[in-house]
Amino acid sequence: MKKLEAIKQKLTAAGLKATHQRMVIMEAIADMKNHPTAEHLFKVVRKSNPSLSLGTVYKTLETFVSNRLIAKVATRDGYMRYDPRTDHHGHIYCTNTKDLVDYYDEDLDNLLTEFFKKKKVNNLRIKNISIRINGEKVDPVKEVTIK
Amino acid sequence: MKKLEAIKQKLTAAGLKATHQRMVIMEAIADMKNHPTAEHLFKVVRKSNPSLSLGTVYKTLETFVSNRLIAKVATRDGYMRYDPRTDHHGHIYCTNTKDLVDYYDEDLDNLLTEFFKKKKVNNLRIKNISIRINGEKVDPVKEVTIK
DNA sequence: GTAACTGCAAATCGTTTGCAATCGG
DNA sequence: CCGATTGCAAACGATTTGCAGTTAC
Repeated sequence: MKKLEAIKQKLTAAGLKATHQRMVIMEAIADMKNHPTAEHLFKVVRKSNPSLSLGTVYKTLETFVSNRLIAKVATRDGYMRYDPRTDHHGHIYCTNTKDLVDYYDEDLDNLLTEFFKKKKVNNLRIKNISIRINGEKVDPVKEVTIK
Repeated sequence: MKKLEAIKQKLTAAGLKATHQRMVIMEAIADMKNHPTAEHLFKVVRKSNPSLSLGTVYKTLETFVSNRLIAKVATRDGYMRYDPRTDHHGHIYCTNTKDLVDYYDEDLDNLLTEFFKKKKVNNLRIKNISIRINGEKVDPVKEVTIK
């Protein structure tokens, strides 16, 4: 399978052993558009890999995070979710459905960059400025989309 | 003491019994500029009120939050912190010192309001858009200030 | 072959809960 | 007085840790 091969390379490139567990976890997180929790991911991956343990999922995700292969996001209510995108972007959090949706808009990013050129924050080495939109999904069945 | 009297009124106005515990907790959180955790608050308040229990601190804070007397914020690493400010504002999070600092700039707020008039998010009833600045405190001893 | 990785179970830690005793209005 | 609130201890749930056995390279 082509996809697993690509994942294997990604892992190797990061200096990680390309174990079966890591590959299926990486594949799953990339496919799931939900920014899953470790538990959620575990349930999904376990179906095809019954011997996989939850502890391994946690360890693997942590390894991925520290190697910048994925990102870790805390939601408004303190749960950790994992994000296959590591590039700079914000999130929309639906308080009713717990959906976490990527948000990026180039215009907004430029706007913010310009803004913080003028307004400085003293004594802080800014790593990133992220926008977080909280709201309620109107139709919980449909997706949230950006105009 | 004047301050406690004002707090008492605030509690009563919210329809809550003005117990001693609630008053000292409210006083402490207003004085601490750190957006404390429940545990942190507990340690501080306990000094003058040794019989106070941690469970009460949690319950009290939760009561305050649901009565909009304070706000609850999840930090980047998933811990809950309590914020005496309930008006709309963002936060600066110092990843090295775990400091959580209020951030509000009217110009930025107008900018964002304008922006989201044009760019819509479909199927979402936006409750708030918050800005979150993550960075490293350069001199950990000094404060982070806004220019 | 050997260091890295996995699985399992126990431990940890922030937070919540149940309940009897107590307190505020 | 009576319902709301407290204190205490036990329960909980997400995450971590320790370690012996197993795997990738």
